[in-house]
Amino acid sequence: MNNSSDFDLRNFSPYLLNMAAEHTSLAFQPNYKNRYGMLRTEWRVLFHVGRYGPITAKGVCNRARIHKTKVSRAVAALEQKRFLKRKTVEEDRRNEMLSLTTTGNAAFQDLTEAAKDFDTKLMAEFDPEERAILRRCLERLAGL
Amino acid sequence: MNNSSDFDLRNFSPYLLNMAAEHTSLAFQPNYKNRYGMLRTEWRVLFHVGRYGPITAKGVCNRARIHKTKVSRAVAALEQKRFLKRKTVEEDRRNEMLSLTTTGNAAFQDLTEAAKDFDTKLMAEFDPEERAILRRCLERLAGL
DNA sequence: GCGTATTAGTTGATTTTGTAACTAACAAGG
DNA sequence: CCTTGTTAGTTACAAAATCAACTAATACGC
Repeated sequence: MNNSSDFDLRNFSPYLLNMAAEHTSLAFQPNYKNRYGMLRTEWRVLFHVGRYGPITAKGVCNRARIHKTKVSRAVAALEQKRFLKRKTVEEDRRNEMLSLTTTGNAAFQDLTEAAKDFDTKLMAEFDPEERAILRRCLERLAGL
Repeated sequence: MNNSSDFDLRNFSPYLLNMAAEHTSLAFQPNYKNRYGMLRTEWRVLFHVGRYGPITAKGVCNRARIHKTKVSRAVAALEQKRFLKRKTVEEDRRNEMLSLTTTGNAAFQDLTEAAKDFDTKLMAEFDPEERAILRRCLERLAGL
């Protein structure tokens, strides 16, 4: 047993993952923040509604693993900015179907394109096997 | 050009990284939270002071890449909980050298041990080449 | 020396998140 | 129907993060 002087935080995955997540997220942030005035959660919700909608807020919660209060607020913000609209389901009035407006869809297409490009550039540093392994590991670590 | 219907957030590294970071960080959280009443930032500062101290708050900022206001508040909290002490540098009274108290050092040793174990278990799912690639990729993505 | 710029660190105001309690709508058993 | 339980979503309040302004100490140019 040693006195932990050989252990560095770079050996600690949660820390490394946080650094990598923070660094890459920050680099992408200008796309939704500067151009559409969105917060990270809003961009994520917009994406899910665009990609899988019409969908309920609960559906977004499950798919995106975001807490319902965060989704609720993001939906309200996106609605106010006219990116998204709701429609109560008449068969079960507790549910609200979320879908994008024309504006919202344009933003979604644009940001999705930006995200693709961003990821392609990020991953260009690694070769295909590395990319495959990285992704497999991350999905496993994320509990997916 | 397609209409982005093939793009999933699992193809988007910042998102995957965030999920993995959040999932693993949350799993480790009980160690410092339940047993020592620390916040994540506090644990990270404690670690840096224990591992690289005596060190200034600025030094912690640079090493850990945490903003100085967060470090300042974490240091104040750790000091109040008697995990850490400060000593003004007489040659330049703007600097304060941070070091751990006996209690702080015990917590540091304990948590470092827990972190090692935690990481070992996490990484046990992957084979050595995968681990090496994962780490290399993460360091690169983190901008280290 | 003296005014100006820098640097370390703190504090306060605003924003964002997290926790828990809440409302509204429905389901199911009696 | 009517109580009890459950689910979708919101809101209120507390905890935390962020940003900007601030203090105190030092350096630097003249």
